[in-house]
Amino acid sequence: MVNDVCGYNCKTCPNCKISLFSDLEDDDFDFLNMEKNMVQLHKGQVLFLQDTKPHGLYCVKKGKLKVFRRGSEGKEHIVRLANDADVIGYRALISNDKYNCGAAALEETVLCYVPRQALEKLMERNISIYKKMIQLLAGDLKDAESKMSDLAQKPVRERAAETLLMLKHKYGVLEDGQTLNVTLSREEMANLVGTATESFIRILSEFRKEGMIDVDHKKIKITDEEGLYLTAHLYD
Amino acid sequence: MVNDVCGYNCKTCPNCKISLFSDLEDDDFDFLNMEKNMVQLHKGQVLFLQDTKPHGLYCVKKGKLKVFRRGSEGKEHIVRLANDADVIGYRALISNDKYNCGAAALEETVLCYVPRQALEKLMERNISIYKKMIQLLAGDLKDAESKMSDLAQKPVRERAAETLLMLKHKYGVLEDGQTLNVTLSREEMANLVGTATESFIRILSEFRKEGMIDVDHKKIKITDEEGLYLTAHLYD
DNA sequence: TCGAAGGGCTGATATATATCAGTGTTTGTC
DNA sequence: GACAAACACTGATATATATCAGCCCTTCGA
Repeated sequence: MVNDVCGYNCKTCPNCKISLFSDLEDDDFDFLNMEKNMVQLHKGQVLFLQDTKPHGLYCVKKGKLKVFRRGSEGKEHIVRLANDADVIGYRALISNDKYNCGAAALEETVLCYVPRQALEKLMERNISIYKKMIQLLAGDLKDAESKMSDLAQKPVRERAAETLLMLKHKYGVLEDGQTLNVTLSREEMANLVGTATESFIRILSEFRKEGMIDVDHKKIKITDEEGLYLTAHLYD
Repeated sequence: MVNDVCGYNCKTCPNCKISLFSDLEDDDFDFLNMEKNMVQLHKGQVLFLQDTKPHGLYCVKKGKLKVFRRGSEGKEHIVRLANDADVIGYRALISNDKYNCGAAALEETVLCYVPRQALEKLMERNISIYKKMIQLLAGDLKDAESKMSDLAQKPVRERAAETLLMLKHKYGVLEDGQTLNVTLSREEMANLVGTATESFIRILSEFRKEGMIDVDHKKIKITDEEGLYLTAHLYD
């Protein structure tokens, strides 16, 4: 845990404006600011582990994380990705449940940790937090149900195309307008698609040969977005 | 739509006590009672279709439903099942979104339809509805994420065993203590597991040969629950 | 600078699962 | 009760995907 010496202030934090705490009064922002803790994670570091108990929630200040579940054979499936301004670890907290997933940083990441008591106090006074939380949960649920039926029905090739498009949508692209603004290993991408690493690599090189992407080590350029959409069957 | 001639009253309805409207004042129950409509569905009838707009939510008074998504080839995947006292169709309503899934009755079913305006009015006055809704969403999200990673990682046989156990847990058993209290076609069960109908049938007869279940047409008896647990790898 | 370790990649092969085809059986309807 | 339609089931086969093995390349630390 890093103390609040970095100078980050909730009241001026742009992420707060669009996330759970968008409609707070100044007093409440001050309170939040007092109660929160900054957390810094290096690439690969774990934020929390599946099946442990939550004591607060995290707002992503800056960085990228993966939220994943581990199967009985230890293979991980990436359930969701997080970006600046996303809130994570709140599902288990409000259900008074253990974490159903673990979370780890994909790059250098800074988060705000909001302890349970502070959150509860804020919620007592701000019904807007309930409303926001409902919206977050509903969005996550929709995504999860869609992904679930894709896994049940679509072949790996379609899911792979969809995943590349999702990465572009979620994290955007570099200045060239094409290179995905996120670095994942092939294994992680496969875990996101829900397939074996080798299978994903093969499909990636199919896409390359078909001219839909360019690959330079971990940098992936989407050169034919339309083609990926068609491949993913996202129009029907 | 059936009018409220059936004599059902929200104030005395046991389902309301455990669902969204558990903590309402008498006045609000009267209001809900006035505003709600009863809906009756026969087996197979559709309650709402994927990609249409919601105008209210439904509480299951008595009956069973499936909530499903259709892939581009028209094959359906059953995302969730509903039972007495469950609330359905609320995710799209509160997100102001189209239905991400359709819903249809698995047997004779009676529901209460609560129009959007009525719900909004009740929510203005009862923060408890927000709290309940968060709990419902969080529960659905947890289930969806678990099912998602199962689909990505577990073989059909394990998922099939898990599905049988889920059915027992969700709908219970008949007086004999073994026969599942729900009637699904083999195709529907396969759509729940996320596999082809023939594959599911084969695995069902494996389970039968291995003495874990008895099958008499659509009646399925779980005779070795422990065995199914082991098969589903739910212990690790 | 070297060596080791990990990651990326490809080909060969195995395997799980889907698909196809055909038969018997149940269900529902007139 | 007879008929059609839907469903349940089984075997044969096709196919998608996973697994295994090996190699090359990069990276990183001693």
